[in-house]
Amino acid sequence: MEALDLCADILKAMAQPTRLRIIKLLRDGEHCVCEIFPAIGHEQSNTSRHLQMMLKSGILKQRKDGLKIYYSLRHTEVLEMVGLAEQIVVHEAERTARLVKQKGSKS
Amino acid sequence: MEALDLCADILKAMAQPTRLRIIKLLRDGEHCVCEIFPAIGHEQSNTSRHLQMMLKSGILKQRKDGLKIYYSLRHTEVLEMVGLAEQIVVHEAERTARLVKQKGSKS
DNA sequence: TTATTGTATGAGTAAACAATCATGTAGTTG
DNA sequence: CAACTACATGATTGTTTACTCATACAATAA
Repeated sequence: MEALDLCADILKAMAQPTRLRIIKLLRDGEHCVCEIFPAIGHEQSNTSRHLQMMLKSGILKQRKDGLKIYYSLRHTEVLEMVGLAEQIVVHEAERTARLVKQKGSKS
Repeated sequence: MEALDLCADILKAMAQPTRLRIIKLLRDGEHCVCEIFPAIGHEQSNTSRHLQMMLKSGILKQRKDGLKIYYSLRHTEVLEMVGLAEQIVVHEAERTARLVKQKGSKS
């Protein structure tokens, strides 16, 4: 697999609202599935699939402890990337606001 | 639309090998579609769709000049994010290499 | 005007995705 | 052992994606 495809996989593993929510939850350290799925408001099975997906892409790691499986972020770069994406969103919001002001509102 | 969904849109706009190729092409400044699609080895229509997609997500901007339309990156953060994704890929490659060494190869 | 060039887009298709429900599995407790 | 808990996964479904081919549109040139 090419480096470009691997890069795309990393990005794809982050490019989904539910998964972004999970990533943000994991900012403060590891959490088990039974903590995560109520926190994000999705079914256990759905949450588990998202976690598996991010695990296989390499951005998460897991640690088993008895019945529970704790997931955590493997690379701090993931959080940096989310931060940059949020910056872009802010810039875009500012730009859109400027455009509306220039063109005038339609209400 | 929530900030989280907007973030996911930004990431999704980058999370595809062809689009990553385009983004890397645009590192050195603006290019028109007729330059981009031969460079990335895709059809003009397909290339145009990817460009439209990235334009609508806000990570690209366009400038018309006669018949040609020049696309360029709107936010430097996009390149920073690609750089971070590449770092993760390198870390993952190193980790996988270590695992193979530990477990021994199967050849 | 017509022809040409550069780009966008409708229609169609195969594949991937996200979600759900039901079920399976592994570890724990009684 | 059986019952329970935490998690993963098969089967299914509706939606989205990436791509192609053909065509439309817009600006320029003849």
